[in-house]
Amino acid sequence: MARTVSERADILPLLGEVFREHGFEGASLAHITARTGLGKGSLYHFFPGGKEEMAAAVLAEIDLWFETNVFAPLRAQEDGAAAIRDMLGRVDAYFRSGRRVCLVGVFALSEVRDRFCGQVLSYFARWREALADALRRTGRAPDTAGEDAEDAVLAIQGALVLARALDDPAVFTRTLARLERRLLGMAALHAAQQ
Amino acid sequence: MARTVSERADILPLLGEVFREHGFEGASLAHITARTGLGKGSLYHFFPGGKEEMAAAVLAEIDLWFETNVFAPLRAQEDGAAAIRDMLGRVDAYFRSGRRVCLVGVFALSEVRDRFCGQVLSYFARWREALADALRRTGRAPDTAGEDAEDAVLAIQGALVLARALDDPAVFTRTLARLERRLLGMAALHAAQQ
DNA sequence: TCAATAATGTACTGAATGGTACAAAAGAGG
DNA sequence: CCTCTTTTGTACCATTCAGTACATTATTGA
Repeated sequence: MARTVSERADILPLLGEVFREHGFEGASLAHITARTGLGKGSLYHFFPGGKEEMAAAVLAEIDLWFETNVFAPLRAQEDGAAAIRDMLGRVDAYFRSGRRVCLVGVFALSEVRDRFCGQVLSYFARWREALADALRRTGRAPDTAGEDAEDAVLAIQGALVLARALDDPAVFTRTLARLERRLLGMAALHAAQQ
Repeated sequence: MARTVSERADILPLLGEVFREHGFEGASLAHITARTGLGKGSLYHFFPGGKEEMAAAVLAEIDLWFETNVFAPLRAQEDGAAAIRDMLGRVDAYFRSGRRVCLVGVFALSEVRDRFCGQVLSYFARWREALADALRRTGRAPDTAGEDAEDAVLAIQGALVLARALDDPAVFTRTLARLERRLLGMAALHAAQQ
């Protein structure tokens, strides 16, 4: 009585959705088995540490995705402005234009933050620093780049909160557009549009 | 066997803290009785509807506080710039300079949002509109006031997320200062400082 | 002083929780 | 076809969950 098809990596995205929707405490084993279609046997086979290990694995996967697709390009791409524009595009895609919530942000707000302290802190700190790097490459003054980066990262998180609260994903889209103007300036924006 | 001292209103702030820290799902009756010092008897005497009624009452209290101390002054105060400065001050005090989290924001992110849909939506919508009103009174173009207000409200929420994620309340303080500059302009800021 | 009422703690309920044990089943390799 | 390992479902565990019942205690007001 087994399908033997599932890979641990295959179910991580599903687990992510459950944690996103219900939070850590609200994500019961019942929810998880329902969403993944896997029984407890399989679940505890892949994640002997239970819910905690599942959440940690999901966080690690998210971390890897952002490191690869967002942070690293932000640091490496020569053209800072292009790097930032790419970031905004990938962020828009990842968060489904405001219809999807940030799991790291959700965890940060509740008391489970302390359980995944390092991962939560590092995610946002690296995002901020990578963006500040790119910002400096656009010629921005080094002492303002840090605060501007922080402002952008926090605006993305806030936009996700507000978009969901108002049930209006356009809040998120508007915010990304505003961020592009604010980070790259009107001139750069116009240059990019033509 | 009763102290008969407690008023329903007295325990709302305590309930609020429990929901803030653990979220709706994570706020177990055990946590609640521990924090409030009240047994289940008293709790269900005050809130026959259980956890759901407790959360609704807390939301109503928060709503009233913000309506009285933030939204109404924002709408009524003649001097728009002064109104906005007052708002930032009260928000800083309410969120303990970034050490406290926004319960409405926490609820908005999880799936309990749908249960308190109206209260969550109205809270943010009224905040945005009241701030846009005040912004227009400072002479800002009516068509940009709405988006600027939205940007400010969402920055506050994002700053709370980031402050807690990075365990650095200064993120919140910095954001409020930036907001004051952004909303009132450098000139108005300098005028206010002398 | 003495009911009537409001407030409270305790003991309890059935259901759901996270987690374990284990045997059945499937796949891989020969 | 046969064995060995990996997966998987099911039955089960102790614990905790939200919520109820109720007796006991304060308070109130006459």
